[in-house]
Amino acid sequence: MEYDFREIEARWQKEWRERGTYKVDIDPSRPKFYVLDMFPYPSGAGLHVGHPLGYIASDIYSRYKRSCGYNVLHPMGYDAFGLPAEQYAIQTGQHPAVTTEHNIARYREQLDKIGFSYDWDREIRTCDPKYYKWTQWAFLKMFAHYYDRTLGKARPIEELEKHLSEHGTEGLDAACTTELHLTAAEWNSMDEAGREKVLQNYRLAYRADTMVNWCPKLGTVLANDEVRDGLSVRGGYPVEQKRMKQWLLRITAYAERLLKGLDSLEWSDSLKEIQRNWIGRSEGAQIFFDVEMPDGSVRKLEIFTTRPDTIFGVTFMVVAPEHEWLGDMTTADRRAEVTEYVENSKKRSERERIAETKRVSGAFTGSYAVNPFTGKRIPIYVSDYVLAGYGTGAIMAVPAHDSRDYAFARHFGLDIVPVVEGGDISQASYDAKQGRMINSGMLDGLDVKEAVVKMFAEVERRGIGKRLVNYRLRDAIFSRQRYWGEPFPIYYDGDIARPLDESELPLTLPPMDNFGPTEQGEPPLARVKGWRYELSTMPGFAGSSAYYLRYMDPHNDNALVSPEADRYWRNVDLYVGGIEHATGHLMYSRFWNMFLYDTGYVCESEPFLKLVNQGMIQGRSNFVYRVVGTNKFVSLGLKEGYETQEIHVDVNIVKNDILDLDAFRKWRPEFADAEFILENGQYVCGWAVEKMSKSMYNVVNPDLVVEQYGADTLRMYEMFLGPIEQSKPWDTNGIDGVHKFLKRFWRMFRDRNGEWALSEEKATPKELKTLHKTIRKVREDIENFSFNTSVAAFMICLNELGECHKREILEPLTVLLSPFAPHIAEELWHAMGHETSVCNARYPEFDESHLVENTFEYPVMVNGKLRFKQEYPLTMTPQQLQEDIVTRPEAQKWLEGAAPRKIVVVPGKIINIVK
RNA sequence: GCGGAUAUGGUGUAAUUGGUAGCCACGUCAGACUUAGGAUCUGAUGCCGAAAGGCGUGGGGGUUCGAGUCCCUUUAUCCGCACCA
Repeated sequence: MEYDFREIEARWQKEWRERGTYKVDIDPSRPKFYVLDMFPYPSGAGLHVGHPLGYIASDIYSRYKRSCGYNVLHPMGYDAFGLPAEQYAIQTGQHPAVTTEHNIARYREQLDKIGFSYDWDREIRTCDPKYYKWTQWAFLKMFAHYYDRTLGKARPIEELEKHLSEHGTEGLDAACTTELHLTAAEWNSMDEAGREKVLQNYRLAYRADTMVNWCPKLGTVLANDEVRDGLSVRGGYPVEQKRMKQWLLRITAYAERLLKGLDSLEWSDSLKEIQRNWIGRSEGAQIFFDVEMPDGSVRKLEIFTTRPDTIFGVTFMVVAPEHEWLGDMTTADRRAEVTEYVENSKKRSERERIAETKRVSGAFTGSYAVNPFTGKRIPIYVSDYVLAGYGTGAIMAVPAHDSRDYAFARHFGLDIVPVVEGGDISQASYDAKQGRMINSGMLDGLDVKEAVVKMFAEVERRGIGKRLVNYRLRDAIFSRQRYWGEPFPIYYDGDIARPLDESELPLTLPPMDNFGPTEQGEPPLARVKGWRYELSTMPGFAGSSAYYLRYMDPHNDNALVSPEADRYWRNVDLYVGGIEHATGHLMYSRFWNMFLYDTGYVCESEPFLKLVNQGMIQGRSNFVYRVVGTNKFVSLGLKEGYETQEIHVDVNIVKNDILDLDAFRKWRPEFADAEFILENGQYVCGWAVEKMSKSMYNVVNPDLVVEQYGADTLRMYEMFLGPIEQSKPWDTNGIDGVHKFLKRFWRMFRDRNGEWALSEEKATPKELKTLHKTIRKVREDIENFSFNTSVAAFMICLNELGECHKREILEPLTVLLSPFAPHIAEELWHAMGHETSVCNARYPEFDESHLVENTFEYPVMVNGKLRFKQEYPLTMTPQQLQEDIVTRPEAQKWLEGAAPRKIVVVPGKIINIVK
């Protein structure tokens, strides 16, 4: 009987579903293991060939862990809210709920064909009210908490109110938008609106008027991670800066913990580095400079610097165009120029601003500050090279030691005073943090490191500032002016935002059929009659921030996750997904989880212990070459003789770069009467690695591969392709090799006539050695996530076994293979007489005793070059080996009579004779 | 500019972590069995060379008895951040 993968796979997929083979429950008698995939956004294009790569890897690992005795939680669901469905709805009028439902059905069908071991009873969808009830719930909890920096954790907002009523802001160290100074009396005399305004300054989910990334084309604001190079990540539309009232999450409160927590995680160094950079911690000082205001008063202008040592070199100051005091600091004679400058910089898009970073621009405000150390009056400028969002939006400029300040000073003819030896300030600034201090009074003669320390102390002693840590991380903008997302459980009482009560959740998304913004530019929810709640909805990352917790207890209506389920499943042991979520989802999820940890709803502070980033799958395009002006196509190797035009050809009608000529003629009408110039009777196509997209005709649908080769072949081939973390083009050129392997494995259970032919004969030591070598290698490789080499190990195993039909070998081998090729393994497992699923079989252990060697064939090198081999017992000591090897005639030959200078022996590895 | 990664045959890749570079496949070539094969099996296949042998892991240098692996330097490609004070 032939290996009929279509029949086998369909039958077992049905059986698994009917028997509930992959259903899991809490089982305190077994250790848990949680394997999670990043759930997909169900797009209209269907599952592409890159998705399964990570899913297959995690499925192999899940099945392996399960076979090792773990109770494995391995769920799947859909990240179903989001922009594309809504954009599609605006274009076609189809309701996002309908298209999403349809796309999910398609995804499920595709996933099922690959034979994953998901427990589908735990499926979740972020757009399901039963699910997003808990997204809204978490938002309300964040709204009702603030962050106590002294305790380093979130606390109920009532405790803040109590503190304010008793002590004002005295002794309060809480994460906030701006530092407030209030007395208890002031707080107590405030009305509700006033108090709420104060509380919004502290709440972890808060509403504020801030500069946001506004994308006019999408009609919504975007978070920083959703913008790249001044364009929206989704769609690639221009993004501008705009001041708007928005909901935000105070993720910055957790900056330090998000940074520190990375150390305990088993993530790749590059991913940790991306998160570290995104958080962007820098140590420095906050220093106040006295400013002589045009109205005669003196104000203290706060700046942040990482180079307090260079303060003697400060010759001017710069504030951002958005700086609060800019208007007050501008003198009458300068007002026109400053106003024009601010207007111009506002008009420039983010993109232009990035493109013009080298161009120096700015304007003098007319005001002066005083350098607290030199006592000199220094001018204050405005320039957009200073960012409103970082630090205080104002800097002390040290042109001699900062290249941007240097360019600015050169442009405006300002003083440049060197304070660190080592550079030539007539040419460029000297930015390096090393050298001896000069022109710096009490710091003279110190080196930079010592000067920094001394200056911190001096600044604090004089009471003009203090040490401060600054972060690049910004609070996450949490509202989107869109329809297809979670509604905020918030209504307004005048300007006061009021939360719904928990018992009123979920606040369901009202049905509607027009998803564009209103004529007044309000979000689509403004069209809904009687909608008295917040008009914007939550962003995509809201629903994905705690989904891994919901899988633990997906049907619970009383809690996000019950304490029992939380304490059993704890957190994700292995998370597999793309690196593109480094600064988005993976950041928000950690924050969200830390908050739930602080508030006691979950028992682990980090959600994802080990994380593996599968590489992206690129497209591998194929080309044909049309002779210009004809309908003749010339094969790749012969095209040099012709003037040709390169045309993309559908990769699905090309195999191993050989074009299927008939399929090509049928592909498009204009090629129906195409002629070919062949080489060796074949048409060879050119190829290139490009982005996988419809327009390049290089999209490969996993369904087609399954149809042609079977799911087991697809699974093994995707693993065989190369290391899982590596990005690579999708290329089916080698898939035959893997398919052949499975056919060979199948035939080992059959005789020449295709009849069942398993033998009970004892295995030879050689066969046992091959088996146990393979077991050891495969186990090791799975643990290391090195699946490409484990597939190779299986192939080597069959090569070594040759013709072998022994149960003693094939039975453990079947179990060993089952995580990779579950269908064929299940079929053979049952054929061997087992009743229960192969995934419940104990994973084979290797037995060292079969692997022991008595002798070793030493490669003998002379001066590092292999000259001959010599077999010795492994029990021989290096001393004995050294003495014996020189007596060998081969050694004598290479030594040419001379005595060796030295002999290096590495037992079990090598003998090297130095002449 | 800063940070991270990668570079090995015609192709995808492997290398016990400093010990015979190229495992396992694809492709190619030769052969066997076949009415036939896009089936199956066997063998060869880094480069130069008739052979002996030599040369080979992006380039250059170093450490070592011995380097794909460690150090220095340089080039190319990819990714992240970027006027972050």
